[in-house]
Amino acid sequence: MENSLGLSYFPAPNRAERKADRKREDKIEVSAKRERVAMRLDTLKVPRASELVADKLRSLIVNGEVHVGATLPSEKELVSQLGVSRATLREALRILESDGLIQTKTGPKGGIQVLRPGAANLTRSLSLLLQLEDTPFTMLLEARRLLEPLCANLGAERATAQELTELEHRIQLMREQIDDTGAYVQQQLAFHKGIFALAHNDVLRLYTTSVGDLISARTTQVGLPLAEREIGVKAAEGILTALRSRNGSLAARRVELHLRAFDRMFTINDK
Amino acid sequence: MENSLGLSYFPAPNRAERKADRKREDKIEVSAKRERVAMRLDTLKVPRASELVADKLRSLIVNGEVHVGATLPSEKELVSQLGVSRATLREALRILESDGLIQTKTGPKGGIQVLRPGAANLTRSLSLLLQLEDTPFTMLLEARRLLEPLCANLGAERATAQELTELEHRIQLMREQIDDTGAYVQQQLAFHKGIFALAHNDVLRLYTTSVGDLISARTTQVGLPLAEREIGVKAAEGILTALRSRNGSLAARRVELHLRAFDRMFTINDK
DNA sequence: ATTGTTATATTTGTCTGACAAATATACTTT
DNA sequence: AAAGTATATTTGTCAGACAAATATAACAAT
Repeated sequence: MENSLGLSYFPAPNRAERKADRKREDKIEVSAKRERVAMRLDTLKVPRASELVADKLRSLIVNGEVHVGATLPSEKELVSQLGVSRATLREALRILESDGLIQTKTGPKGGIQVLRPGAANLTRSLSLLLQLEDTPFTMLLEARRLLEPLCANLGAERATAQELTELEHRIQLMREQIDDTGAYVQQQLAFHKGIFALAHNDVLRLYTTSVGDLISARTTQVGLPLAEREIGVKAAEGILTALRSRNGSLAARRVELHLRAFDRMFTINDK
Repeated sequence: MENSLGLSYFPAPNRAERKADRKREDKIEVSAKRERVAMRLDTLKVPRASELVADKLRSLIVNGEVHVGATLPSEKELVSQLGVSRATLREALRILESDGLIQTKTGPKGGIQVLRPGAANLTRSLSLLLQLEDTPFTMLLEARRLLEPLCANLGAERATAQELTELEHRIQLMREQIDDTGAYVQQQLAFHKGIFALAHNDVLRLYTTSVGDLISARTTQVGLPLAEREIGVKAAEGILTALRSRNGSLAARRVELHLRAFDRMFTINDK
């Protein structure tokens, strides 16, 4: 497994070498200045070694050359193969960790594990942006009211029999755990995610999942009265019925009605 | 500006101190094992110093204690204020950079600048996820066909007069630069982004912007025939007219028709 | 036979000090 | 006035060291 990553011949350029092109270009500009040539060249940024390393490792992962679940060579080996210092490598690892691509553990059998990033990263990015812009929570609710009916509408055509039985199973679980608020909320979220997936569109699924997660995080704080939970189960049943009869517009309408009722809980307390 | 960041009293705990709780808990579990108590305690992760530093600085930014455009203290100062090594601090900085929150420059008047992250980060996350799952490009197109009409529909009600005149201005620019493919594509994207904003919903705007950017990146590669560009201008005019008459469903329909025609260019060549 | 103890090796986490590279500013030279 | 020079400041990179976490094995104890 020594050179299996194909990293051995990585040129390990120092900053001077990497910026050689820039310097040459500067010289040219200087000598040409006597003629005042008007030239428009956009500022080029010199990449850091840590970025290059991160890019290299990232491309290994996304191109499938190292599969999810595998453990990368130890930092020691990577350092010797890449020809960079450990500090630089570790900065690159923090970037990949931010991407949700890796995870590190100490000790033997530890090391750098390759992960399959899920919607969590997308959720984090979205959450950060919304926090920074002081986006009111009602916008998240509105977004869900707009997106989830879309999923249901398309899902009525596209849902497989298996997906429908899974939805039914989740409703059953909601019923069983209706007395445990925490467990119920979790099951309800799972049911919603089931709907998100029906459209068979990854982009839509990822988006709605992010929105759903953020709303759910707030929901567990607020709490959910028993009456609301009972209504929730009934609503879920109605939605499933509409999906089973392949009636997309009906399913969409029921989803929207359900969400609209659900959202009232927040809008009462919220500003 | 010495202690203005409120970082001075950061405890700078070493790993042993940070993990004290964990060790204590372990002991408890061990002594309880004689009774084989079934207990479910989720694995607690020990945060790294770099993560704590990143969290601290991030919260300073999102809470508005340091405003966008400001320059953080130099690494040297931060190191002394936070009580961590430079290596640790720099790992934290790479995380914040991944979040799109900061940017660094060398030299005097350089340093760590606070940025306002835009949709770019969201786009990066989405792009990474889609690449990893080998999501076909057609799903991106479909997602846009679903989301953009939504924006137009809501936008017909919510658009301000100023937004509508801006849209008109962008159509004018499209007309003027119809011979320059690159410039035209850029203007068209700007027009679309104008529509995304009409719904006055940040979540929807960020989502559609990400999808639009990813599609646009591909479009510039493929190229756009002149005939298509002329049709594009006409379509944009029709959409604006519908928006002006506050006819949401008409605007949505026109957007969808436009996109459907546009998407055919890809689906012919694509598998 | 299970449990506890100790030793050991491996891997990541952190710190320190040093030098190189980029760059704004002041100063000098032409 | 323009170009070159010196200098100071800040980030970028490297090397080496030690600490902490942890899997494994060997051994002792009950």
